[in-house]
Amino acid sequence: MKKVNLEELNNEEFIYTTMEHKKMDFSEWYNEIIDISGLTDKRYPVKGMNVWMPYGFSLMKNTDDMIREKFYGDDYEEVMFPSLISRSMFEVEFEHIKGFEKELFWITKGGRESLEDDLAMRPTSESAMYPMFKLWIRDHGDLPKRIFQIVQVYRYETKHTRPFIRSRDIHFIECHTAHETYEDAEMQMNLYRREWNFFTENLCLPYMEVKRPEWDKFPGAVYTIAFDTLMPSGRTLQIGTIHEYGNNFSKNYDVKYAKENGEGEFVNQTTFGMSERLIAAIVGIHGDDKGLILPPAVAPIQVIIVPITSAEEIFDEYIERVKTQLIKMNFRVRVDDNDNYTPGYKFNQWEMKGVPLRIEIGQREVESNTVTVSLRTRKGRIKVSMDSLSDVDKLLREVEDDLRNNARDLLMAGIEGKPISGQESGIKIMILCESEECARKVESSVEMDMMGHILNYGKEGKCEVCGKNGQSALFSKPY
RNA sequence: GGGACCGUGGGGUAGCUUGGUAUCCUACUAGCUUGGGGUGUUAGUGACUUGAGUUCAAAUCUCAACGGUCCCA
Repeated sequence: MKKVNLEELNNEEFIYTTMEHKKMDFSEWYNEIIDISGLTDKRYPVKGMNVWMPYGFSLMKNTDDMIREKFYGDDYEEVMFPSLISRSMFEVEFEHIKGFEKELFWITKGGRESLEDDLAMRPTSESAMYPMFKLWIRDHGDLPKRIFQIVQVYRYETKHTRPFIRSRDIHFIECHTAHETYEDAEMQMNLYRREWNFFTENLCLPYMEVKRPEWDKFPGAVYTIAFDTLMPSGRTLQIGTIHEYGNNFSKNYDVKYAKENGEGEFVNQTTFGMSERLIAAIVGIHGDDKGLILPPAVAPIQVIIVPITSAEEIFDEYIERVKTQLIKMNFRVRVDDNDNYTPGYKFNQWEMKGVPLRIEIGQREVESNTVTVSLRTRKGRIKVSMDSLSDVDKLLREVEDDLRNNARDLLMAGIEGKPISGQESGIKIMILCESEECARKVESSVEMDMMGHILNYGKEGKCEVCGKNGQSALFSKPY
């Protein structure tokens, strides 16, 4: 920890009282809130690996389930591959392998014996899956092949690890597809984009679709589209990627199908990857100085009921009625009936944990046949009559709207070059052509990385460096 | 890849310069009290990251490992 001496205390930089903590020091706020809200325990003694605590696990699981349900609806099949990959599977001479070789964890021993064929922990699953694709795919009747899995992947990060943002044991959601033609694969890419939009609507996260430049695409891909969002620190966070592989991988892993005329042809492939970084974005973008604010779609607890009781006054029956009704409406509800704490303490506690809606029930409510509701994103309270408890649904949608609007304001401020968190905007957008030379020139002058051309907020125009035709490009400091 | 700083009960810290007695807050346990925005009170449990070195004596000095935080490429 940084030691603060008296001289520094006089410096206004160190006076937190008048400034919001989150804006003042995002990193510190982020680390602290993850800890005290019970998402993870980062005291686990292996670098870059944290324990998912029940509350955090529930949040991730709800997110997984939301994604899983969508994928099932869109006719993907869920699978689970082994987490180890043999050295021989990696001995394919291919840029994809080179792209990952520096971040592999290797298992070299079994018990006390050295292994003859070392095993790698998967950093992603192309090299695990595609040798199997070769066995599974025989003719055009086997296509399209569309699978996904939700697993942990492992990357030997040497740099600074941070919970959810850069860890070595990553909760990963990956789709892999194989198609007859490149056009079919392109249609799959468009489907991914619609699915991504659905996921982020539920999580209330805005994003930019950014086509990564040639030199920064996924190793082995024809092209990569990343979904970048903006954190309040001014840095961008890549929270999803889709890749068009064409037949780059199938050529290397020899995945062929027989066409109707019997001729052998390499399949065209795509992938879609997301990870626990979704949680990082939820925490970082939606949270405030009181703590987390969780999107209702995935919040472990959507409605917390706080009884206002005393020794003489107990309203168990009334509370039970409210709870039962809400559960019947499929809400995730919990009653905080711990009597070691005062209501005020509980209000703060559940706000810190980001529960979107709170219901208070005490003498007044029982007498007037109502409940008192407050929204995590608003000040004040409202009365809702017992007959209209179904309004809870509308109120949760209000919270979603608030989250979307606030998050969108943050991103738009960045896009328009307005200050973020009181500091200069962390991103820069300008019109640029496709050339690496022009991008590098801008990179060194603005001291940011060229993330790629923006597809969803993009404008056409003349390259601001060389004057050729170009379109909006994103420069930022990425996590 | 390069650099800086840090490691003390579960969490946050004082003590380190000048080697000897480990401070406070919070959390936790038990009780009473209180209960519509972090109740009050009494008692209690609990710590010097690890290893090596210097020394009569190390939280304090030296070295290393591990872990954490930040900055720059």
